[in-house]
Amino acid sequence: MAEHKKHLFDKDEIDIAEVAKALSHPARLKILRILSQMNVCMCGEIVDLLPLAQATVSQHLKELKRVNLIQGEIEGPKTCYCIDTGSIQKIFEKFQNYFNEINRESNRSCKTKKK
Amino acid sequence: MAEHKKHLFDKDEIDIAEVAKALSHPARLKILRILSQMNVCMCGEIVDLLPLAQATVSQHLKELKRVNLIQGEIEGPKTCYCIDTGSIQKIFEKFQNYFNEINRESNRSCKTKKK
DNA sequence: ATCGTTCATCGCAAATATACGATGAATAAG
DNA sequence: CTTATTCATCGTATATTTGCGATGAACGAT
Repeated sequence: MAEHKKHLFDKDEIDIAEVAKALSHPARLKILRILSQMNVCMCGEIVDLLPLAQATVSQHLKELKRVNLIQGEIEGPKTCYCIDTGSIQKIFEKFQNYFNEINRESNRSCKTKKK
Repeated sequence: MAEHKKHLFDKDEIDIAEVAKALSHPARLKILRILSQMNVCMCGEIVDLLPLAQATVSQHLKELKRVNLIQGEIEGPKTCYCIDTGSIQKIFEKFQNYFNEINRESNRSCKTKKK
């Protein structure tokens, strides 16, 4: 009954939605900020800065990596994470295009110029 | 055990995450596109353009309205929806600032300039 | 007043997401 | 080889999201 129907939409919309989903949790937004300030960072350092358990942070990092917002590289027992600058640039451009598209200024209004 | 911890983060991050969540479903992205093309639109018209039931579309519209991406105005038995241009502008600026913040170009890399 | 149209909301089922303890893999250090 | 450290993954519990049928509220038309 609740079978999901996301696949019935345009690839463009599915792609943007995927990234938006990755950005839809404060912890992940904060992780990106942390990584942008530290250039490079171990998972443990991030855990220390968040009110979440290590397993949870690891999951969030995995999700960010999945949509290419960050890169991760195993270095022995540690894993080094960093922002994926190039990829973020491209992703932001997609968002920008989408916003421009839906926000063409025009005579739009709900009949009576509401509020 | 799985009690949510979103409230433990900064207001800024919570706000952006809320909007990102609203944009994290292809149906909602498509609804925004439809509204931007039609200027003004009844719920029924949107239902006809989506592979979803009326109740589901109504829910998506409610979510978009909640974060001020759209406005809705009841007109007798119908409801007239439209893009909230001003609000979207502000929302996009927040995204823009966030992206700029996390994407300051620098000597960032996972040690060995990966891939 | 009755009927048809339009849509929001309720109540439910299924799917996902969130969170974490426990475990184990990988390596560095001894 | 043993131990300690770092982290990914598994299993599980709970919360939230998604989707829809059913219902009812609000009107316009008759």
